[in-house]
Order: sequence, then C-alpha cells, then structure tokens
Amino acid sequence: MNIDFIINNIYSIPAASSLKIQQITSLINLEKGSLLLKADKVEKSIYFIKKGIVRGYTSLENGDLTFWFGLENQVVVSMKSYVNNEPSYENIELLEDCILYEINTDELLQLYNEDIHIANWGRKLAEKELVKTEERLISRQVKTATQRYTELLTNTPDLLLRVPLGHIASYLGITQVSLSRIRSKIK
Amino acid sequence: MNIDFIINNIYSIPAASSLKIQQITSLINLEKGSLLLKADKVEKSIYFIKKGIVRGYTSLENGDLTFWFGLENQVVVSMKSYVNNEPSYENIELLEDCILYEINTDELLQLYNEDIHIANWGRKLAEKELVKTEERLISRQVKTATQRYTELLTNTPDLLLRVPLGHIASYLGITQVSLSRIRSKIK
DNA sequence: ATAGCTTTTTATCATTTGTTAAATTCAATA
DNA sequence: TATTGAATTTAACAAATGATAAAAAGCTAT
Repeated sequence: MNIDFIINNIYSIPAASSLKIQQITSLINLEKGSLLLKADKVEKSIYFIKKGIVRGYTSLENGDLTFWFGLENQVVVSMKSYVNNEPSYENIELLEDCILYEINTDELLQLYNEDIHIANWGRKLAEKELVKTEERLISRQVKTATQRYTELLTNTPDLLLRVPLGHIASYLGITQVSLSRIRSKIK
Repeated sequence: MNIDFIINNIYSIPAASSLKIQQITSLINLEKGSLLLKADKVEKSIYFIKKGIVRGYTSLENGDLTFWFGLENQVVVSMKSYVNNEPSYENIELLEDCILYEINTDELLQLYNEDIHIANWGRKLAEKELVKTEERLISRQVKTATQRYTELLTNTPDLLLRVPLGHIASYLGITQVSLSRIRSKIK
C-alpha cells in the first residue's frame, strides 16, 4: 500500500495535510535479519510496513521474548521513545526482507503543533493502537493459551505460515514445547 | 486535585484551552458499589477520579475478571466507546465513594476539532495510556505472578489495603487461592 | 541424493496453578 | 460481648505448563 492510503486509513485528513506527512516520509529497504530498532536507545523514527513481517522482542536470561508482530500496513513504534523520549526495552527484528516507510518523529511532532488535522491524526494513531493493545491484554488475561492460539489461527493464519513457531509460542506466553502439545491436541 | 491540575498534568496547554475543557466538565458524587460504566453500552463520557477507587471488570461464566484499577487523578475511559463509538466489554464499579470529573465525549471531540492545543492534549492522553497499557501487557508476559504481586506491593501499596484480595488476584491473572499461597510464601 | 543444519514434535518428570471444600480470621453491629 | 456474614487462608487432589533431552521432520547447499 502507498503511504497516502496508510495515512488516511488511520484517520482521514485533507490532502494538503497528508502531503505534509508524505514530505517527511522516506522509503527504505532492509533485509531479513536486520534490527530496525535496538533496545536501550531513543528511537527517532516511526515506521509503517509496506511489505514484510517484523517482530518486537526483549532479551531475557532464558532467551528472547516476542511480544509483538508487525504485518503489512501496521505501524512500528517504540512507544516509550515516541511518547516520553526515553529508551525502550524493545528490539525490532525483520523476519523477512521489508519495505518500510520511515518518518522522523521530531519533524512529525513539529507537524502536530502546526496542523490541527495532523494533530488529530496523531491522536487517532495512538487511540487505535491503544484499543488493539488493550484487547491483547484482556485476551491474555481472559483466555487460555489454547484459545489464544486458535484465535491467532483464525485472525492471522498467514502469520503462522511466515513465522517460526518458537516466536509464536513466546508471543502466546508459553514455551514452544507447550505450543507443540496444544497443536497436536487440536488436530 | 482540581481539574486544571489534572488537565495540565497530562499535557501542558494554554489557560484558555484548559478553560474550554473545564467548561464542559462537571463534578459528580457517586457512592461505593454503583456502576459508573456498563458493558455493552456506548459510553458518552470520560471521567477523571478526584477521589476514590474504581475497578474495570468483565463478567465471565466463572465470575468477574478485574483487569484494571483506577486511583486518584487517573482517567476512566471505555476505550472502544471513546475511540470507535462501539459498546465496550467493561463494567466500571466504584470500590469506594467517589468524586469524579465527568466530560462528555461529543463535546470533547468538538474541542479536538477546534483547538490544536486540545487536540494535542487528547493525543497525549491516549499516548500516555498506551504506554501504561503496553507496560502492563509486557509485565504480564515477562513476569511471574509472584513478581507481579510484589511489583504491585511496591508500586501501589495502598491499593492492597483498599481493595479485596479477590479483585487483586483476578487482576494479577490468578485465583484468589493461588494469591494466598504466594502471599504466605513471601512472608 | 545426502550431509549438516534448523525447526518441530514427543517423552518424561518437576513445578505451578486451578478447583473444591473446609477452616480460620476479620469486621460490623445487635 | 456475642453473632453473623464476608474475606482470607489452608488442605488435598487434578490439570496445565515448564524444563530437559532426545527423536523426527524440514531445509539448504553441494
């Protein structure tokens, strides 16, 4: 998808305002395996995924913990950097070769303070992410690992095809061994 | 705290803009046990807690599930209503007599479209809530129930004193029996 | 095709948490 | 103070998940 579609899909704004955002947007290609974001650094950009899959994770004593997957059209943000200008805990790794739109957050903040449509666009961006995050939190609290897996299976079936199960298990909050057990019971 | 402090604590805005928000704010008193928000209804207000404690929960087959506590100065929002104008899954119950600031969301939305400072205030409100929600999600994924409990104990010790343990257990994602076991091990 | 690698599954046992029920403690008030 | 009801803890067993190791299945490059 092109950037104008992605912008207006979040919140519809006048063409002139969309253009202002587009003017501070650049297109980048990165290959599978590279790190888009590094933990403990203040990140100065947000990204939109034109093509590819990424995962957000933190490194723990007993290996990685994946807490997020980003697919086409989704935004990639280090929230603590974006919101508080603080270093974040998250690494973002490219699970496939990716094409990304990159927006510098200082320039975006400038637009927030100049253009009320863009300010409200930024509000909607945060609000929509908030609803998604809240739903994930409640899903985690209310549902069993089995339910969360089957949910993933119906909602984003291609994720399961494009991502190693170890990452999926970690995302579901269980071990890979446990996920394997769940999968064998379901069939 | 007064409403002007609460507003500017989220994001500092000019006095004139703060006044516009204050003009659509009213103060309400509600007593312990009442329901501030009901599930499956589109909620037309957001609230700020001047005094008291509330909890957000959903009703499940095997009892309530508490997924949020609101304390003094915090915002009470049914996010799906606020963001998407959709009915939400959450009930909000007052655990103490409360004094609340109420803001009608239609009028607030009006201000978002008129005043760029208020639009950015609304952006910050969502962004800050997002960071908090994300931290809770990751805490749930990374930490054990015991860690989450001791975390709660250090971060909001008075919550433990003001709220029945059954709600706390539910919030931590474990049963009350299990929380009791954890508590006895810690001592 | 196969050697070498990674990913996934299976098996076993230990640990944690859930479920149910009973016992205990706490708090309000008659 | 005694009584009642709610909140909390304890106990006993069942179920789910974790940890570790080994086996099986898939991939990739030669």
